[in-house]
Amino acid sequence: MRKQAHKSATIQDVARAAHVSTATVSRALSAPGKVSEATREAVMDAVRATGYRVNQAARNLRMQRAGAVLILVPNLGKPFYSGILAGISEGFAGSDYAVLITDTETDPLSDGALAGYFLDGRIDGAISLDGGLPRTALAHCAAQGVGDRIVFLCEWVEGAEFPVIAADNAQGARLAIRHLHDLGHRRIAHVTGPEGNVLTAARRAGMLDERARLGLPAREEWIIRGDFSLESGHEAAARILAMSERPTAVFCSADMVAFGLIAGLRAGGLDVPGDISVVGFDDIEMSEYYVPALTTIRQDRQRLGRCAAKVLLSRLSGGARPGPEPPIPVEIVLRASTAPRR
Amino acid sequence: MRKQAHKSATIQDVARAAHVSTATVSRALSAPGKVSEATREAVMDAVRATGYRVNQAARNLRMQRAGAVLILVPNLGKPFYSGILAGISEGFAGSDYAVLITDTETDPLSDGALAGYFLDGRIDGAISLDGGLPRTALAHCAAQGVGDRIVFLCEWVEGAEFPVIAADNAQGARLAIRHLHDLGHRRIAHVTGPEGNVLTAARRAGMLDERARLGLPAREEWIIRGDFSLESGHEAAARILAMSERPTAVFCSADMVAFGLIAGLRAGGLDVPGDISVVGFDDIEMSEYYVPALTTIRQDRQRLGRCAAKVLLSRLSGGARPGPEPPIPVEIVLRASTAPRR
DNA sequence: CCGCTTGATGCAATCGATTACATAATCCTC
DNA sequence: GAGGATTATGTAATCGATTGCATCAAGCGG
Repeated sequence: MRKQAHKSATIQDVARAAHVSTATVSRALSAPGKVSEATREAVMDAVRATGYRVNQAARNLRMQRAGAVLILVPNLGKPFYSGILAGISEGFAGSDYAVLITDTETDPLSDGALAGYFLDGRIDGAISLDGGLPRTALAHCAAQGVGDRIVFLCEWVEGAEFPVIAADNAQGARLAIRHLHDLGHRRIAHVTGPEGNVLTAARRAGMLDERARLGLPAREEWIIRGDFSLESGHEAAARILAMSERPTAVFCSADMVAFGLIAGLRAGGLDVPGDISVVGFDDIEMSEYYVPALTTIRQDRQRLGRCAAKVLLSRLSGGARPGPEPPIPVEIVLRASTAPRR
Repeated sequence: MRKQAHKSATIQDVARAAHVSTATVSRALSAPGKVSEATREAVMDAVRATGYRVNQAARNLRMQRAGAVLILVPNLGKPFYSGILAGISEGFAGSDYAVLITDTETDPLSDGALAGYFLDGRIDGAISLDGGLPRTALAHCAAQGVGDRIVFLCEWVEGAEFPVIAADNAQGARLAIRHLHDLGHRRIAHVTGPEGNVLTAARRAGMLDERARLGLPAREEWIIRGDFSLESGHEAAARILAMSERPTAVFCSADMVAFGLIAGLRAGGLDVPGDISVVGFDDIEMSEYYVPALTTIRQDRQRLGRCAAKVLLSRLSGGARPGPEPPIPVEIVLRASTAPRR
């Protein structure tokens, strides 16, 4: 008895076994209401007996769909994305869409590539976590008439007309500032994200907004340009250490920035939170185990992912096109990196 | 001129435009040698004129393939995997396989699920980064005759007969111990990975091997059980702090463990590397920016990924089945977490 | 000039599903 | 009990590509 590639059962085999036509088998499986009780059972028995599973390639061809969606992730390595992806895959579980993931940093899409995926019949829709997609790539998609099968998640491209699912970034920033203010801090610095990024803008705006509302002092040098990376946090620490009028608290645009910052401040002889309080943004897994455990703004990443999946699915099924999605609420998680001002 | 879903050109359209049959078009595209120069050009012109792109669903149906491979990742959130995935996707670039990624932690495969993907015609092959796949799932695949289309990467399932691409873990451990020995350390501890994991076994074996070879002292309590996590490193620190005869250096089974360990040792009043040297394993991005920057064993993750892709592709194309893949070499990266023994 | 090889192309079957349309059987209603 | 509605099922076309086989023309040796 040699091992060999099992040629799996087709709908024909089932039809033969159940003594019905393939049409009936198809109906029994996808529209059980349309066949009689008796045949349905006969078909189901035959399905079990043959071990039949519908061939997706055939089904997709006939139904003129690809049966897949593409997720565009700027950098798979960032731990931030894992929860999002989990949420997305949860959102698509049960649907018969396969989830393809691509890293737009390690292999950037050429201009027509995204539209090409649609055209090749490889994907039915896409979710982009990358707000830096070339406008030309999006224009190609629009030109092919698939513009309504793309949604943005977390980030987005300014001025483009795609639906966006995102956390309430500005509110997160406000919560951070308010918390620091409550602890008695007045001189608060902010390490931003990369210039041109929509999240950078939203978080900075929320920060400036709340700072003004609370009547806190503002100094130009307290807004430090970063790029969401560990490294930029580390550099920011050096800048802060060199300031004549140091802030007593720092709100970072990402947890990774906060880690780099804390490491840098410590190396420079400052204690966190003793000398300086630090707040992050995202609440990635590591934040809880960092020393000191990081006070940060949590976005419900799983929910963001699920929500994006839901929106895309409804668009793919041609369902109603509801208005813009409301932002996903954020919350502040209090841990050990913030303390009352001494 | 309303925007509308472009019904894209089919091979029929091209055939019509080039005044040839569809068979000729197909041949002109996939076996250019089989058509005359003149027709080939006519076809190419027609392709350009119509904007034709081959429909993958149709092609896959006819060719009895899925056109996709599945990557099983234990936990997408671990930064370690990003470079691997980049390498994999690089390895498949140019082939016409789509790369599906799934997280076996956030949505574990039920027993028949993996085999089911094959059976449904969803995938042609799989790369597993998860050494903890249920044996039953693999057995199902073998029973379906698709056992030879699965390769393991980094981790593997002991006793199973699938090809494995992995770094030279034992050698990495040896390098770590040798380095510490060169610095004058004699009392060297090791924080292991989770019990039952193949990487744990390989790294521990290399460590024990080299320690014996160098004639270093061995104490039972210097082998500390961990699980590759920050947390377990932190716990290991507590154990070390409580020892009557403390090691002067620690080799950790993963960088994350080293971070947790260093944080814990510091909190306990020990300086790294002043009082104790620490070596990690993996060289994740963060290691370079940690304070102190971590001395660690680097695996070429990109290369591991590319290599796995190559091996799977060759198996899918029915190519020669070469012997077992040699381990991918590792190297030690010297940074600031190790210093000569005082 | 015949017969055979070689090269280029077309015809039509095929992959495995879905579904419009046709048909047959059953049930109601007046 | 005839006609119409309803339900259950089968027939066959269809999705868009690939490819075995047939066909036809040109080339060539003897």
